[in-house]
Amino acid sequence: MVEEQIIQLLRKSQLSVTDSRRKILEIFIQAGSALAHHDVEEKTSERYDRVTVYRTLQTFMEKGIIHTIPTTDNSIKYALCKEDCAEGHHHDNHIHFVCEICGAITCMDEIHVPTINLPEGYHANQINMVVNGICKNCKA
Amino acid sequence: MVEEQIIQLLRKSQLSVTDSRRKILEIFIQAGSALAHHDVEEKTSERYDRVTVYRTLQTFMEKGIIHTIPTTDNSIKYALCKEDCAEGHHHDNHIHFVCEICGAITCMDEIHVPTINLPEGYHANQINMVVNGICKNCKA
DNA sequence: GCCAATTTTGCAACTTTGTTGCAAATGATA
DNA sequence: TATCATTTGCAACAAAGTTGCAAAATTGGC
Repeated sequence: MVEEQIIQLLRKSQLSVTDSRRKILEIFIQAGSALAHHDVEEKTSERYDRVTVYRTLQTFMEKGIIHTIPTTDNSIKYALCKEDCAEGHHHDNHIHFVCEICGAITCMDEIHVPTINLPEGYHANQINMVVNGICKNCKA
Repeated sequence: MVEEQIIQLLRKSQLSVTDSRRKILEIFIQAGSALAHHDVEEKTSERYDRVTVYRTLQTFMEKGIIHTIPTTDNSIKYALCKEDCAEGHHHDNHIHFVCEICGAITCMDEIHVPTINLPEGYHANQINMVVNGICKNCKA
């Protein structure tokens, strides 16, 4: 059951289980794709304060439950991390796909980011790859 | 002479040559790396209004003079486009390098983005690749 | 160089987005 | 269930970005 998984995840991250945290995690799981702060706020505004949403997303970031995705329009999008995302250190070296039609952002875990040869003297720590295009559902 | 180049570029983009546009282009040329709106504002605040900077950057975007770079901290960075950037359609398929120490963002034109195989049904239009690490100048 | 038409700028006012401090409410633990 | 620590909501604020409109600057023809 989903509700149980959510509680497990919060416990594992050493976070107390509160209504807002449960609800926000649920929203991410149901959404399936990445969400902006605004999206989360919209879906919870009747219940939780704006500030609570900000703080909850921040906490989830710190605990490695969600990560941000750099998009070309530079709006901050958050997505659930995978199993092996540890606190502080993310394994989100996968490709993010942004659909130009429906706007959905998908994490393509199956495709890993190719290695590249940087010029002399440069050292890479993290590589982000964002692909814009048309997704499976929107293809006519 | 740089001043001449700037005027040429504005003319080519069918923009009237105004003080603020000249000055802002000059700032980008001198900077060499990508700049946030804030950076531009700082360097011009004595002369030009905040709103003018916003509108100028917007105009430059539309005309393909500058493009945005998706960064991991999701702050909007603007950088000069290369020769072959046409109005509306950017050829900025190069790698952007963000130095974690000095913060400078460099466009690595010499390295082109590798092609990747997307899952069935997905179609890529634009690929953005942002590499975070340590740059030549900051390497101890 | 000057004049009229158009474009651009600055100002003011506003909306949206994000932050901080503090008291009240909630959750964890014994 | 009582206590302590954490989390929440509120208020107030700071920063980022937008819009309408009148004044100023730019362009192109004369």
